[in-house]
Amino acid sequence: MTTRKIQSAKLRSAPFRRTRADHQVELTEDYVELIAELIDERGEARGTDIAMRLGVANATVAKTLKRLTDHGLVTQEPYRAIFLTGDGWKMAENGRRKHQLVENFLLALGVSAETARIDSEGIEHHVSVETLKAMARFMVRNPNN
Amino acid sequence: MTTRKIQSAKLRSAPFRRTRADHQVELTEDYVELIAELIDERGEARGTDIAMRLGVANATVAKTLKRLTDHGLVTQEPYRAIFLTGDGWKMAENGRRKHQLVENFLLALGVSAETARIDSEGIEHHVSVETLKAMARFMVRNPNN
DNA sequence: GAAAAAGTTTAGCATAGACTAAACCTTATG
DNA sequence: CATAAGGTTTAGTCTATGCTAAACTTTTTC
Repeated sequence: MTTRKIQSAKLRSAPFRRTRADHQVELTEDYVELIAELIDERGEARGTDIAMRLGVANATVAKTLKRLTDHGLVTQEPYRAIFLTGDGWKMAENGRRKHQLVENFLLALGVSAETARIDSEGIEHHVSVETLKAMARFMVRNPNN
Repeated sequence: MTTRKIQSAKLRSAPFRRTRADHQVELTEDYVELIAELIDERGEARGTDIAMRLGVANATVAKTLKRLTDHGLVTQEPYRAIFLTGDGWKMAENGRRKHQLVENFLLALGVSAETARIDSEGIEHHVSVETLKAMARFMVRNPNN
């Protein structure tokens, strides 16, 4: 009885724990995606560009990049541009694929481009593979919109 | 030229700033929603129940509740149950409505109940009114599934 | 009704993410 | 090529969210 109650609570707490763990990962994904984008767009990623795009102070970016470097996603030399490691590229590509899919799905749903852009940024990190597949199916069935 | 670049960066940073602002609000919404649920289910909300459901330590809940009290969403007396203020109820109802809509939408999309439950918890906080409306329209068009 | 169990609070600590200010390199300009 | 401008890093601070351990209050049980 007590055991069942505890287990039930544990099961019900799963989505929340998932949400909290996501937060740890979210910013990291945003950073590597953005770095990948900057490298593609202009050949290199600099701290200032990241700070501007994220709407955040330079110092914040520097601190976060140090963490990403510790976690093996990024490499940097002092006062030089920032690069992604193999793992960093993997995460970035994965994120970009998900992001694109969610954004296109929202457009197919009939949402404005502006809203699709903003909402997909937030939703991207909370969508399971199963839901991504369902979104892809929907787009196959509704190629117009 | 410089101005245009800065403005463009500001525009592009909007989704990220939105995501960060959401984070501040997310946990708060989760708490008030859960408190509302507990009150409905069993007449009162206690710290331990919240801690179990969220998968978090008692002390963490106590600390967060103090913040929610400071922010005028919750009232509590030492060693007594927790109540929502008018603002707290408003936020909880709003959250529950959004949550329900997103979960039902995912089900209508063809996602499993388990995944719909988990993903809706994460997505709920990142969906704009426009997207919610689009989801509602979709469900009207696809009442089956 | 006293002792044990359960629940709640407080204290102290850690990490992540944000900031400003100041120091420090690099690049651009005159 | 010296200096000014701009980009980067470091130092120090703040808030939010977590934790454990210990103190304290309430409830339950015998």
